[in-house]
Amino acid sequence: MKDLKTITILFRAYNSMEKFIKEDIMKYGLNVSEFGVLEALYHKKELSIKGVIDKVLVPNSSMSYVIESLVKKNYILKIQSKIDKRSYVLKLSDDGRDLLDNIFPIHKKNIRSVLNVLDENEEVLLQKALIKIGKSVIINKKD
Amino acid sequence: MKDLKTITILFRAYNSMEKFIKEDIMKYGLNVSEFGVLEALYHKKELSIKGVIDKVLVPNSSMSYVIESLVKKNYILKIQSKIDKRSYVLKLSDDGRDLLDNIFPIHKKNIRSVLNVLDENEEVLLQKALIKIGKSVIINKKD
DNA sequence: TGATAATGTTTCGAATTCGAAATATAATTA
DNA sequence: TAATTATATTTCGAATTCGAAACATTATCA
Repeated sequence: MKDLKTITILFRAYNSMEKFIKEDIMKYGLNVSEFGVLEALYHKKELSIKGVIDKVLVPNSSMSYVIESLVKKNYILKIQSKIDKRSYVLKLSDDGRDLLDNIFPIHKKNIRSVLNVLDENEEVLLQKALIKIGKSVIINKKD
Repeated sequence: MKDLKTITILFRAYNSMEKFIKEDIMKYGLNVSEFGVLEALYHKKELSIKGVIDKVLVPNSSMSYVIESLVKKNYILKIQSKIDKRSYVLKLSDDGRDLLDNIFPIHKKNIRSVLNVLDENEEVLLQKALIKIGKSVIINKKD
């Protein structure tokens, strides 16, 4: 193939998916970045800020802002690490956990209902192709 | 499949691709939105603002800003339509066309070199899956 | 140990993005 | 044709995002 159609299609799919998720999440007064952080902590018990940055796709300067906002909303706790005083441990507060217990199953169901247009095999192939592209980006970077 | 891994992978692939493109484009003092508009005009001769909005994935309020910036940089011309005075016709200026004549082939080559980790068949399947997802979002919206 | 480099995080100012309301014009309809 | 509705675009203020520099602490190394 010679053209860039794949990129256009990738961008469109991403964008409509993102908008879909955004609308789902906005109802709870969260934006996508905030939800990403909560979701990461929901699955991981606790993470340092760096740990979250590595999971969620947000640069560190933005992450400070997002975390501050989640602390203000009382969905997460931010505790200075005793081992490494540069570092902070993040975890869900009780409110945060309650929220996610409510939101997450619905959120998951909504997204699955979109993804279920693909049969098992198509979804696996999609994943593989996207992972390949991700890796290819790294290889092709800086030349 | 029951989990959301596909979404995670989609988001990661999109993000690394976007970052890759951004770095490529930043060298020319453009951001991704601006480049998207230029690219659309490069292929289409001319478009109304609404026409561009439908091509590029940017809401109208942001588009005004992007277009204003491209006019300032003297890469596009914005001319009020004589048929419909609400509307404006956008087209590349000579500078804009020169720029894209320079940038676009390299840009295209860079992206193709990433995509070329996929063989023809994989790329076609990827496109089909992503298009399916895009359509599925529309179907599953608002329920 | 003291100096230097590396790591984790925040601050800053600027750029970008957004949704909602406003504006201007055109199309429709009564 | 006047009134109403629809369409194209901009304006506004606020939220978000960013990169670069600063800061604090820890690790390394001479």
